[in-house]
Amino acid sequence: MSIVARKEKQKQEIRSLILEESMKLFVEEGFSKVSVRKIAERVQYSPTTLYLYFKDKNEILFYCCESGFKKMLEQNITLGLISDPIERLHQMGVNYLNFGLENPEFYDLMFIQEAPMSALIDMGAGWSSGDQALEALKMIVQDAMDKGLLVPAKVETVAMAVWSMVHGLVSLAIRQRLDKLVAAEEVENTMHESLDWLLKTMKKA
Amino acid sequence: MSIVARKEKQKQEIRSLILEESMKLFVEEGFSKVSVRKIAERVQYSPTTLYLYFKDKNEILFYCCESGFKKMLEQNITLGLISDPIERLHQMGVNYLNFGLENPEFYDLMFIQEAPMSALIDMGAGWSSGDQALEALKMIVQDAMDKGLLVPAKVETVAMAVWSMVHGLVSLAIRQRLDKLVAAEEVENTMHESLDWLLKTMKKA
DNA sequence: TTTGAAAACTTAACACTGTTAAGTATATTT
DNA sequence: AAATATACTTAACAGTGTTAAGTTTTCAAA
Repeated sequence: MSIVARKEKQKQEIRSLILEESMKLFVEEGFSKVSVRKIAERVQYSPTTLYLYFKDKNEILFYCCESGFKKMLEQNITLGLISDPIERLHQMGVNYLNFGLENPEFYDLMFIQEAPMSALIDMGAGWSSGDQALEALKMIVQDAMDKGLLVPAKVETVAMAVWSMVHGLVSLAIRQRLDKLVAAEEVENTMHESLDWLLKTMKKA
Repeated sequence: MSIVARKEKQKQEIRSLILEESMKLFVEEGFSKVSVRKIAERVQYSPTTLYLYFKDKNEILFYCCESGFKKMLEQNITLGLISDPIERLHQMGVNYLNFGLENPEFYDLMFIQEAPMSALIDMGAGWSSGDQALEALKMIVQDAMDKGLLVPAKVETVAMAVWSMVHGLVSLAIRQRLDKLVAAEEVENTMHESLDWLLKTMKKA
Protein backbone atom coordinates (compact mmCIF):
# COMPACT_ATOMS: atom_id res chain seq x y z
CA MET A 1 0.00 0.00 0.00
CA SER A 2 2.90 2.33 0.68
CA ILE A 3 4.07 1.96 -2.86
CA VAL A 4 0.78 3.09 -4.36
CA ALA A 5 0.78 5.93 -1.87
CA ARG A 6 4.25 6.99 -2.95
CA LYS A 7 3.16 6.96 -6.56
CA GLU A 8 0.24 9.14 -5.70
CA LYS A 9 2.61 11.49 -3.93
CA GLN A 10 4.84 11.68 -6.98
CA LYS A 11 1.85 12.46 -9.10
CA GLN A 12 0.93 15.29 -6.80
CA GLU A 13 4.48 16.59 -6.93
CA ILE A 14 4.37 16.80 -10.70
CA ARG A 15 1.00 18.52 -10.52
CA SER A 16 2.49 21.05 -8.13
CA LEU A 17 5.52 21.52 -10.35
CA ILE A 18 3.30 22.27 -13.34
CA LEU A 19 1.29 24.79 -11.35
CA GLU A 20 4.38 26.45 -9.91
CA GLU A 21 5.99 26.93 -13.29
CA SER A 22 2.72 28.14 -14.75
CA MET A 23 2.48 30.79 -12.07
CA LYS A 24 6.06 31.87 -12.63
CA LEU A 25 5.22 32.28 -16.31
CA PHE A 26 2.22 34.42 -15.41
CA VAL A 27 4.19 36.79 -13.31
CA GLU A 28 7.09 36.96 -15.74
CA GLU A 29 5.34 37.15 -19.08
CA GLY A 30 1.69 37.84 -18.39
CA PHE A 31 -1.47 35.85 -18.77
CA SER A 32 -1.71 35.95 -22.54
CA LYS A 33 1.79 34.59 -23.01
CA VAL A 34 1.21 31.40 -21.04
CA SER A 35 0.86 28.48 -23.42
CA VAL A 36 0.74 24.76 -22.77
CA ARG A 37 3.93 24.31 -24.75
CA LYS A 38 5.78 26.95 -22.73
CA ILE A 39 4.74 25.41 -19.44
CA ALA A 40 5.76 22.00 -20.78
CA GLU A 41 9.19 23.28 -21.70
CA ARG A 42 9.69 24.66 -18.20
CA VAL A 43 8.73 21.43 -16.46
CA GLN A 44 10.77 19.43 -18.97
CA TYR A 45 7.89 17.31 -20.18
CA SER A 46 6.24 17.04 -23.54
CA PRO A 47 3.16 19.26 -23.91
CA THR A 48 0.82 16.29 -24.04
CA THR A 49 2.00 15.01 -20.68
CA LEU A 50 0.30 17.96 -19.01
CA TYR A 51 -2.99 16.52 -20.19
CA LEU A 52 -2.35 13.46 -18.02
CA TYR A 53 -2.35 15.70 -14.97
CA PHE A 54 -4.98 18.26 -15.96
CA LYS A 55 -8.07 18.03 -18.09
CA ASP A 56 -7.15 21.07 -20.15
CA LYS A 57 -5.51 24.45 -19.98
CA ASN A 58 -8.49 26.01 -18.23
CA GLU A 59 -8.09 23.58 -15.37
CA ILE A 60 -4.47 24.62 -14.94
CA LEU A 61 -5.59 28.24 -14.91
CA PHE A 62 -8.25 27.40 -12.37
CA TYR A 63 -5.72 26.02 -9.90
CA CYS A 64 -3.41 28.98 -10.44
CA CYS A 65 -6.42 31.11 -9.64
CA GLU A 66 -6.89 29.21 -6.40
CA SER A 67 -3.32 30.05 -5.44
CA GLY A 68 -4.09 33.66 -6.15
CA PHE A 69 -6.94 33.56 -3.65
CA LYS A 70 -4.65 32.05 -1.05
CA LYS A 71 -2.24 34.91 -1.59
CA MET A 72 -5.08 37.36 -1.25
CA LEU A 73 -6.48 35.84 1.92
CA GLU A 74 -3.03 35.93 3.53
CA GLN A 75 -3.11 39.69 3.16
CA ASN A 76 -6.28 39.78 5.22
CA ILE A 77 -5.23 37.79 8.28
CA THR A 78 -4.41 40.91 10.28
CA LEU A 79 -7.86 42.29 9.54
CA GLY A 80 -9.47 40.71 12.57
CA LEU A 81 -7.47 43.02 14.82
CA ILE A 82 -9.47 46.03 13.68
CA SER A 83 -12.57 46.28 15.82
CA ASP A 84 -14.46 49.06 14.04
CA PRO A 85 -16.33 47.36 11.18
CA ILE A 86 -16.11 50.38 8.90
CA GLU A 87 -12.41 50.69 9.50
CA ARG A 88 -12.08 46.95 8.90
CA LEU A 89 -14.03 47.22 5.65
CA HIS A 90 -11.85 50.12 4.62
CA GLN A 91 -8.64 48.19 5.24
CA MET A 92 -10.09 45.23 3.35
CA GLY A 93 -10.67 47.54 0.41
CA VAL A 94 -7.16 48.93 0.62
CA ASN A 95 -5.79 45.39 0.65
CA TYR A 96 -7.93 44.55 -2.37
CA LEU A 97 -6.63 47.51 -4.35
CA ASN A 98 -3.05 46.73 -3.41
CA PHE A 99 -3.37 43.09 -4.30
CA GLY A 100 -4.82 43.94 -7.69
CA LEU A 101 -2.20 46.53 -8.52
CA GLU A 102 0.69 44.42 -7.28
CA ASN A 103 -0.47 41.17 -8.88
CA PRO A 104 -2.27 42.26 -12.03
CA GLU A 105 -1.74 38.92 -13.76
CA PHE A 106 -3.27 37.00 -10.89
CA TYR A 107 -6.06 39.50 -10.54
CA ASP A 108 -6.80 39.14 -14.23
CA LEU A 109 -7.17 35.41 -13.84
CA MET A 110 -9.19 35.55 -10.63
CA PHE A 111 -11.73 38.20 -11.59
CA ILE A 112 -11.50 39.12 -15.25
CA GLN A 113 -10.82 36.05 -17.38
CA GLU A 114 -13.61 33.61 -17.94
CA ALA A 115 -11.33 30.61 -18.35
CA PRO A 116 -11.22 29.66 -14.64
CA MET A 117 -15.01 29.89 -14.39
CA SER A 118 -15.36 27.63 -17.42
CA ALA A 119 -13.10 25.12 -15.70
CA LEU A 120 -15.22 25.39 -12.60
CA ILE A 121 -18.33 24.49 -14.56
CA ASP A 122 -16.57 21.62 -16.34
CA MET A 123 -15.32 20.28 -13.02
CA GLY A 124 -18.71 20.61 -11.40
CA ALA A 125 -16.91 22.18 -8.47
CA GLY A 126 -17.59 25.24 -6.37
CA TRP A 127 -15.73 28.53 -6.23
CA SER A 128 -14.59 27.75 -2.72
CA SER A 129 -11.75 30.27 -2.35
CA GLY A 130 -13.74 33.03 -3.95
CA ASP A 131 -16.78 32.22 -1.85
CA GLN A 132 -14.64 32.45 1.26
CA ALA A 133 -13.56 35.98 0.38
CA LEU A 134 -17.12 37.02 -0.38
CA GLU A 135 -18.35 35.51 2.88
CA ALA A 136 -15.83 37.63 4.79
CA LEU A 137 -17.08 40.73 3.02
CA LYS A 138 -20.72 39.97 3.77
CA MET A 139 -19.93 39.35 7.42
CA ILE A 140 -18.24 42.71 7.85
CA VAL A 141 -21.15 44.50 6.20
CA GLN A 142 -23.59 42.59 8.40
CA ASP A 143 -21.54 43.48 11.46
CA ALA A 144 -21.48 47.18 10.53
CA MET A 145 -25.21 47.13 9.97
CA ASP A 146 -25.89 45.40 13.27
CA LYS A 147 -23.89 48.03 15.08
CA GLY A 148 -25.93 50.74 13.40
CA LEU A 149 -22.98 52.18 11.50
CA LEU A 150 -24.71 51.89 8.11
CA VAL A 151 -28.07 52.93 6.81
CA PRO A 152 -30.16 49.74 6.88
CA ALA A 153 -30.25 47.88 3.57
CA LYS A 154 -30.00 44.36 2.21
CA VAL A 155 -26.55 42.97 3.05
CA GLU A 156 -26.12 41.51 -0.44
CA THR A 157 -26.89 44.86 -2.00
CA VAL A 158 -24.25 46.69 -0.03
CA ALA A 159 -21.71 43.90 -0.37
CA MET A 160 -22.24 43.88 -4.12
CA ALA A 161 -21.84 47.64 -4.25
CA VAL A 162 -18.58 47.60 -2.33
CA TRP A 163 -17.10 44.67 -4.21
CA SER A 164 -18.13 46.11 -7.58
CA MET A 165 -16.54 49.39 -6.68
CA VAL A 166 -13.13 48.01 -5.76
CA HIS A 167 -13.23 45.54 -8.62
CA GLY A 168 -14.17 48.34 -10.96
CA LEU A 169 -11.25 50.41 -9.78
CA VAL A 170 -8.70 47.62 -10.14
CA SER A 171 -9.97 46.23 -13.43
CA LEU A 172 -10.24 49.61 -15.11
CA ALA A 173 -6.77 50.44 -13.82
CA ILE A 174 -5.02 47.32 -15.08
CA ARG A 175 -6.79 47.63 -18.42
CA GLN A 176 -5.48 51.18 -18.94
CA ARG A 177 -8.90 52.83 -18.72
CA LEU A 178 -8.49 54.96 -15.59
CA ASP A 179 -5.69 57.01 -17.10
CA LYS A 180 -8.37 58.43 -19.40
CA LEU A 181 -9.99 60.03 -16.36
CA VAL A 182 -6.91 61.29 -14.51
CA ALA A 183 -3.22 61.50 -15.37
CA ALA A 184 -1.46 58.14 -15.25
CA GLU A 185 0.72 59.10 -12.31
CA GLU A 186 -2.33 60.07 -10.27
CA VAL A 187 -4.39 56.97 -10.94
CA GLU A 188 -3.33 55.00 -7.88
CA ASN A 189 -3.81 57.96 -5.59
CA THR A 190 -7.23 58.79 -6.92
CA MET A 191 -8.26 55.14 -6.63
CA HIS A 192 -7.58 55.30 -2.92
CA GLU A 193 -9.37 58.61 -2.66
CA SER A 194 -12.41 57.08 -4.33
CA LEU A 195 -12.40 54.23 -1.86
CA ASP A 196 -12.05 56.65 1.03
CA TRP A 197 -14.91 58.67 -0.38
CA LEU A 198 -17.18 55.65 -0.60
CA LEU A 199 -16.57 54.62 2.99
CA LYS A 200 -16.94 58.11 4.34
CA THR A 201 -20.13 58.49 2.32
CA MET A 202 -21.75 55.20 3.32
CA LYS A 203 -21.07 55.73 7.00
CA LYS A 204 -24.27 56.67 8.79
CA ALA A 205 -24.19 60.33 9.73
CA MET B 1 -10.56 64.20 -59.74
CA SER B 2 -13.99 62.53 -59.51
CA ILE B 3 -12.50 59.18 -60.38
CA VAL B 4 -9.97 59.25 -57.58
CA ALA B 5 -12.76 60.39 -55.26
CA ARG B 6 -14.94 57.48 -56.34
CA LYS B 7 -12.08 55.10 -55.69
CA GLU B 8 -11.64 56.55 -52.25
CA LYS B 9 -15.34 56.11 -51.66
CA GLN B 10 -15.15 52.46 -52.70
CA LYS B 11 -12.28 51.95 -50.32
CA GLN B 12 -14.32 53.38 -47.50
CA GLU B 13 -17.21 51.14 -48.43
CA ILE B 14 -15.04 48.07 -48.13
CA ARG B 15 -13.73 49.31 -44.80
CA SER B 16 -17.30 49.71 -43.60
CA LEU B 17 -18.24 46.31 -44.90
CA ILE B 18 -15.39 44.71 -42.97
CA LEU B 19 -16.41 46.50 -39.79
CA GLU B 20 -20.07 45.63 -40.20
CA GLU B 21 -19.40 41.96 -40.68
CA SER B 22 -16.96 41.97 -37.78
CA MET B 23 -19.62 43.40 -35.52
CA LYS B 24 -22.18 40.87 -36.67
CA LEU B 25 -19.68 38.17 -35.80
CA PHE B 26 -19.24 39.66 -32.34
CA VAL B 27 -22.89 39.67 -31.57
CA GLU B 28 -23.48 36.23 -33.04
CA GLU B 29 -20.48 34.30 -31.82
CA GLY B 30 -18.80 36.41 -29.17
CA PHE B 31 -15.54 38.25 -28.99
CA SER B 32 -13.25 35.26 -28.68
CA LYS B 33 -14.64 33.62 -31.82
CA VAL B 34 -13.87 36.53 -34.13
CA SER B 35 -10.86 35.71 -36.27
CA VAL B 36 -9.40 37.48 -39.26
CA ARG B 37 -10.14 34.48 -41.41
CA LYS B 38 -13.80 34.37 -40.36
CA ILE B 39 -14.28 38.05 -41.09
CA ALA B 40 -12.56 37.55 -44.44
CA GLU B 41 -14.89 34.73 -45.34
CA ARG B 42 -17.92 36.88 -44.56
CA VAL B 43 -16.78 39.79 -46.69
CA GLN B 44 -15.71 37.38 -49.45
CA TYR B 45 -12.10 38.49 -49.54
CA SER B 46 -8.93 36.65 -48.73
CA PRO B 47 -7.72 37.15 -45.16
CA THR B 48 -4.69 39.13 -46.25
CA THR B 49 -6.83 41.68 -48.05
CA LEU B 50 -8.07 42.93 -44.69
CA TYR B 51 -4.52 44.03 -43.97
CA LEU B 52 -4.75 46.45 -46.88
CA TYR B 53 -7.58 48.21 -45.11
CA PHE B 54 -6.50 47.89 -41.50
CA LYS B 55 -3.10 47.72 -39.84
CA ASP B 56 -3.95 44.62 -37.85
CA LYS B 57 -6.76 42.88 -36.00
CA ASN B 58 -6.53 45.25 -33.05
CA GLU B 59 -7.30 48.17 -35.33
CA ILE B 60 -10.44 46.43 -36.55
CA LEU B 61 -11.43 45.83 -32.95
CA PHE B 62 -10.75 49.45 -32.14
CA TYR B 63 -13.19 50.68 -34.77
CA CYS B 64 -15.82 48.18 -33.65
CA CYS B 65 -15.29 49.59 -30.19
CA GLU B 66 -15.95 53.08 -31.50
CA SER B 67 -19.28 51.87 -32.90
CA GLY B 68 -20.08 50.50 -29.48
CA PHE B 69 -19.57 53.93 -27.96
CA LYS B 70 -21.86 55.46 -30.54
CA LYS B 71 -24.53 52.95 -29.59
CA MET B 72 -24.00 53.79 -25.95
CA LEU B 73 -24.16 57.55 -26.44
CA GLU B 74 -27.43 57.19 -28.36
CA GLN B 75 -28.97 55.71 -25.23
CA ASN B 76 -28.10 58.87 -23.36
CA ILE B 77 -29.61 61.51 -25.65
CA THR B 78 -32.78 61.74 -23.59
CA LEU B 79 -30.73 62.37 -20.46
CA GLY B 80 -30.66 66.13 -20.88
CA LEU B 81 -34.37 66.25 -20.18
CA ILE B 82 -33.84 65.29 -16.54
CA SER B 83 -33.14 68.44 -14.59
CA ASP B 84 -32.19 67.00 -11.19
CA PRO B 85 -28.47 66.12 -11.45
CA ILE B 86 -28.75 63.17 -9.08
CA GLU B 87 -31.70 61.80 -10.97
CA ARG B 88 -29.79 62.34 -14.20
CA LEU B 89 -26.77 60.54 -12.82
CA HIS B 90 -29.00 57.72 -11.70
CA GLN B 91 -30.55 57.32 -15.13
CA MET B 92 -27.10 57.42 -16.69
CA GLY B 93 -26.10 54.54 -14.42
CA VAL B 94 -29.22 52.59 -15.30
CA ASN B 95 -28.46 53.10 -18.99
CA TYR B 96 -24.90 51.93 -18.41
CA LEU B 97 -26.04 48.74 -16.71
CA ASN B 98 -28.59 48.05 -19.42
CA PHE B 99 -26.11 48.65 -22.21
CA GLY B 100 -23.61 46.29 -20.62
CA LEU B 101 -26.11 43.53 -19.99
CA GLU B 102 -27.73 43.83 -23.42
CA ASN B 103 -24.48 44.14 -25.38
CA PRO B 104 -21.99 42.06 -23.41
CA GLU B 105 -19.75 41.48 -26.42
CA PHE B 106 -19.47 45.19 -27.15
CA TYR B 107 -19.01 45.99 -23.51
CA ASP B 108 -16.23 43.45 -23.32
CA LEU B 109 -14.44 45.14 -26.17
CA MET B 110 -15.00 48.67 -24.93
CA PHE B 111 -14.04 48.26 -21.29
CA ILE B 112 -12.50 44.87 -20.61
CA GLN B 113 -10.28 43.81 -23.49
CA GLU B 114 -6.93 45.46 -23.86
CA ALA B 115 -6.79 45.01 -27.65
CA PRO B 116 -8.55 48.30 -28.53
CA MET B 117 -6.28 50.23 -26.16
CA SER B 118 -3.22 48.65 -27.78
CA ALA B 119 -4.52 49.78 -31.16
CA LEU B 120 -5.04 53.25 -29.76
CA ILE B 121 -1.42 53.43 -28.69
CA ASP B 122 -0.19 52.06 -32.04
CA MET B 123 -2.30 54.58 -33.89
CA GLY B 124 -1.14 57.42 -31.68
CA ALA B 125 -4.78 58.44 -31.46
CA GLY B 126 -6.98 59.51 -28.58
CA TRP B 127 -9.87 57.68 -26.94
CA SER B 128 -12.28 60.24 -28.31
CA SER B 129 -15.57 58.38 -27.89
CA GLY B 130 -14.62 57.13 -24.46
CA ASP B 131 -13.44 60.58 -23.40
CA GLN B 132 -16.76 62.01 -24.49
CA ALA B 133 -18.66 59.63 -22.22
CA LEU B 134 -16.36 60.38 -19.30
CA GLU B 135 -16.69 64.11 -19.85
CA ALA B 136 -20.47 63.78 -19.63
CA LEU B 137 -20.10 61.93 -16.34
CA LYS B 138 -17.77 64.53 -14.87
CA MET B 139 -20.10 67.34 -15.88
CA ILE B 140 -23.06 65.79 -14.13
CA VAL B 141 -21.04 65.26 -10.96
CA GLN B 142 -19.79 68.84 -11.16
CA ASP B 143 -23.34 70.08 -11.65
CA ALA B 144 -24.60 68.11 -8.65
CA MET B 145 -21.77 69.43 -6.53
CA ASP B 146 -22.40 73.03 -7.62
CA LYS B 147 -26.04 72.69 -6.65
CA GLY B 148 -24.99 71.44 -3.21
CA LEU B 149 -26.53 68.00 -3.70
CA LEU B 150 -23.31 66.15 -2.90
CA VAL B 151 -20.82 66.34 -0.09
CA PRO B 152 -17.96 68.44 -1.51
CA ALA B 153 -15.11 66.38 -2.93
CA LYS B 154 -12.81 66.29 -5.92
CA VAL B 155 -14.90 65.77 -9.05
CA GLU B 156 -12.49 63.18 -10.45
CA THR B 157 -12.67 61.19 -7.24
CA VAL B 158 -16.44 60.95 -7.28
CA ALA B 159 -16.60 60.36 -11.04
CA MET B 160 -14.08 57.56 -10.68
CA ALA B 161 -16.06 56.04 -7.84
CA VAL B 162 -19.31 56.07 -9.77
CA TRP B 163 -17.81 54.78 -12.99
CA SER B 164 -15.88 52.05 -11.18
CA MET B 165 -19.02 50.96 -9.42
CA VAL B 166 -21.15 50.53 -12.54
CA HIS B 167 -18.26 49.04 -14.46
CA GLY B 168 -17.61 46.67 -11.59
CA LEU B 169 -21.23 45.57 -11.59
CA VAL B 170 -21.37 44.96 -15.34
CA SER B 171 -17.98 43.33 -15.71
CA LEU B 172 -18.46 41.00 -12.75
CA ALA B 173 -21.89 40.12 -14.09
CA ILE B 174 -20.83 39.27 -17.63
CA ARG B 175 -17.89 37.28 -16.32
CA GLN B 176 -20.13 35.10 -14.17
CA ARG B 177 -18.81 36.38 -10.85
CA LEU B 178 -21.88 38.05 -9.39
CA ASP B 179 -23.84 34.83 -9.29
CA LYS B 180 -21.44 33.76 -6.57
CA LEU B 181 -22.87 36.50 -4.37
CA VAL B 182 -26.58 36.13 -5.13
CA ALA B 183 -28.62 33.59 -7.09
CA ALA B 184 -28.27 33.95 -10.85
CA GLU B 185 -31.88 35.01 -11.35
CA GLU B 186 -31.49 37.81 -8.82
CA VAL B 187 -28.25 39.24 -10.17
CA GLU B 188 -29.78 41.86 -12.43
CA ASN B 189 -32.19 43.01 -9.76
CA THR B 190 -29.53 43.30 -7.09
CA MET B 191 -27.29 45.21 -9.49
CA HIS B 192 -29.95 47.87 -9.81
CA GLU B 193 -30.48 47.86 -6.06
CA SER B 194 -26.77 48.43 -5.56
CA LEU B 195 -26.83 51.37 -7.93
CA ASP B 196 -29.91 52.79 -6.18
CA TRP B 197 -28.16 52.34 -2.86
CA LEU B 198 -25.07 54.23 -4.04
CA LEU B 199 -27.06 57.19 -5.28
CA LYS B 200 -29.26 57.35 -2.21
CA THR B 201 -26.15 57.12 -0.06
CA MET B 202 -24.10 59.75 -1.81
CA LYS B 203 -26.92 62.27 -1.83
CA LYS B 204 -26.27 64.95 0.76
CA ALA B 205 -28.59 64.50 3.71
C1' DT C 1 13.91 -14.16 -13.81
C1' DT C 2 11.09 -13.74 -17.45
C1' DT C 3 6.48 -12.50 -19.08
C1' DG C 4 2.62 -9.48 -19.49
C1' DA C 5 0.01 -5.90 -18.32
C1' DA C 6 -0.50 -1.35 -16.67
C1' DA C 7 1.30 3.26 -16.16
C1' DA C 8 3.97 7.18 -17.84
C1' DC C 9 5.42 9.63 -21.44
C1' DT C 10 6.32 11.17 -26.44
C1' DT C 11 5.68 11.78 -31.52
C1' DA C 12 2.90 13.22 -35.09
C1' DA C 13 -0.86 15.28 -36.48
C1' DC C 14 -5.29 18.23 -36.82
C1' DA C 15 -7.47 22.37 -37.07
C1' DC C 16 -6.97 26.58 -35.74
C1' DT C 17 -4.71 31.60 -34.84
C1' DG C 18 -2.38 36.48 -36.62
C1' DT C 19 0.67 38.05 -39.95
C1' DT C 20 4.05 38.70 -43.93
C1' DA C 21 6.54 38.16 -48.48
C1' DA C 22 5.99 37.22 -52.88
C1' DG C 23 3.25 36.58 -56.82
C1' DT C 24 -0.87 37.42 -59.91
C1' DA C 25 -4.45 39.58 -62.00
C1' DT C 26 -6.93 44.07 -62.97
C1' DA C 27 -7.33 48.61 -63.93
C1' DT C 28 -5.33 53.10 -65.26
C1' DT C 29 -1.99 56.00 -67.50
C1' DT C 30 1.43 56.95 -70.89
C1' DA D 1 -0.19 48.50 -77.08
C1' DA D 2 3.25 48.85 -73.25
C1' DA D 3 4.28 50.29 -68.72
C1' DT D 4 2.83 51.25 -64.34
C1' DA D 5 -0.04 51.37 -60.30
C1' DT D 6 -3.71 49.25 -57.71
C1' DA D 7 -6.12 45.45 -55.85
C1' DC D 8 -6.11 41.11 -54.47
C1' DT D 9 -4.52 36.12 -53.58
C1' DT D 10 -1.42 32.11 -52.64
C1' DA D 11 1.80 30.09 -49.78
C1' DA D 12 4.09 30.15 -45.88
C1' DC D 13 5.83 31.06 -40.92
C1' DA D 14 5.42 30.54 -36.27
C1' DG D 15 2.41 29.99 -32.99
C1' DT D 16 -2.04 28.04 -30.38
C1' DG D 17 -4.97 23.95 -27.75
C1' DT D 18 -5.82 19.25 -28.17
C1' DT D 19 -6.12 14.19 -29.55
C1' DA D 20 -4.90 9.41 -31.34
C1' DA D 21 -1.53 6.41 -31.68
C1' DG D 22 2.85 4.65 -30.51
C1' DT D 23 6.80 4.06 -27.34
C1' DT D 24 9.23 3.42 -23.19
C1' DT D 25 9.30 2.48 -18.41
C1' DT D 26 7.65 0.38 -14.15
C1' DC D 27 6.02 -3.21 -11.55
C1' DA D 28 3.40 -7.51 -10.22
C1' DA D 29 2.46 -12.22 -11.08
C1' DA D 30 4.00 -16.75 -13.22
